[in-house]
Amino acid sequence: MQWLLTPGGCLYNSCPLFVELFRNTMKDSQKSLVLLRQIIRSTDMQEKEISRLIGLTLPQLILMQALREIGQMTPGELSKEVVLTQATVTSILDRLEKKKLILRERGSEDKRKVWISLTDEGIELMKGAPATRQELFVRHFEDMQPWEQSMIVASLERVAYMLNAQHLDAAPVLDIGQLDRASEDASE
Amino acid sequence: MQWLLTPGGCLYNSCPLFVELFRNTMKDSQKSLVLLRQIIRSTDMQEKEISRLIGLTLPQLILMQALREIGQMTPGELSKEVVLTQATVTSILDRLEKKKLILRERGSEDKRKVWISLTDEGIELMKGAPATRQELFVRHFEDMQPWEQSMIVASLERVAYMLNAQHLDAAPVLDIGQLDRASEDASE
DNA sequence: TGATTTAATTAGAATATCTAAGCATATAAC
DNA sequence: GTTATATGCTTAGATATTCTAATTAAATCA
Repeated sequence: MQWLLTPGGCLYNSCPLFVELFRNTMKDSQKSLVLLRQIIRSTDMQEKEISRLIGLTLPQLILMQALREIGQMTPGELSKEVVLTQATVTSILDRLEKKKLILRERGSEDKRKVWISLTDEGIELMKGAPATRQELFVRHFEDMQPWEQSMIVASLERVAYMLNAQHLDAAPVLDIGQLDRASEDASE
Repeated sequence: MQWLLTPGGCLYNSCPLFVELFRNTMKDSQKSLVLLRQIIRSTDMQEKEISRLIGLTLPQLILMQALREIGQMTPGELSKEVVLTQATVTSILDRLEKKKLILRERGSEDKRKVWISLTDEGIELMKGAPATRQELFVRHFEDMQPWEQSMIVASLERVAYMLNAQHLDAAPVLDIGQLDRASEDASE
């Protein structure tokens, strides 16, 4: 499979010729992939802007977000959540600890474990820009008709499921040789 | 705004209690945000796996993908496309050039510009896993009913629009041209 | 008890990422 | 035509990210 065109969000929105192409010649599956890229790119840009605003790097912000949203966690759980190795998480936590944004506490029950939580300072910091972003999204969202809201949730559920399903399907094919063969067919 | 809960994809799918919570007590806007996070996380994991398989780092893979999908570009265009500074792109390109995956050519018309393109070796490498992933998605997608496919495209368009709109001030700007200009400024 | 497993950290190295400064070319002003 | 300004890319220097492998400490198991 090949992309017909994969412009950034701006190009897609501003170029009438591309809009035409998009509407008429692309399959819905391809449209979905293009749109997903736009969505991810847009989110990425926003997160970078937020991290700049509150003076954290992007990985640091992501860890802070996870801690705020899920609550107290061990570095191991955190590393699974953000899809980084434990060693990487440890080094990012070191910097967040130095900034007094997180707290490390040895587990009392299982002394191998370390519980990470946000300090008051950390909670305060995270009250900043990110919430505003989400609020804006929510406001836009809630301006829509209920049927459209339901439609979007159903669609996102579908997409999320399909993306997860790819992990399942691909799992038995992690042998590189097989992957290569498959991609021979895949090209064009 | 606060998240009620933001579990990883697996937790959401496997924990009946959470499914219950999700269905009944969350607003659709919150559901959408949770689902978007799942989608982004899933995509991120997949990209990391792909980069590992073909022996590139994630930033390197992302540059290669952009070049494959859009074609010849200057470092400046590339940096806008992947939302990194030009200096960062230069340093990643250095490494890709050392691996003989990309080519640098001084512009003949405007000699300040440098045109980046994939070498044959680079094209060959990129025929690997990523296409397979997309194909899997497409296959799942095309198993659905046409009405459901259309619904998903419409929903993703909506979401993409709302995420872009966040770059604007609260002003309700429905003219797409203006939307674009504003989002250019927003990235600074 | 001794061996194995699990959780976190440390060590060491490559890469990524940014800002600021530098260099070469293009464009504009006069 | 020459000077000033702008543009496109690279370099320099600093910090942060990220990995694998080795280490330490605690729990588990046989």
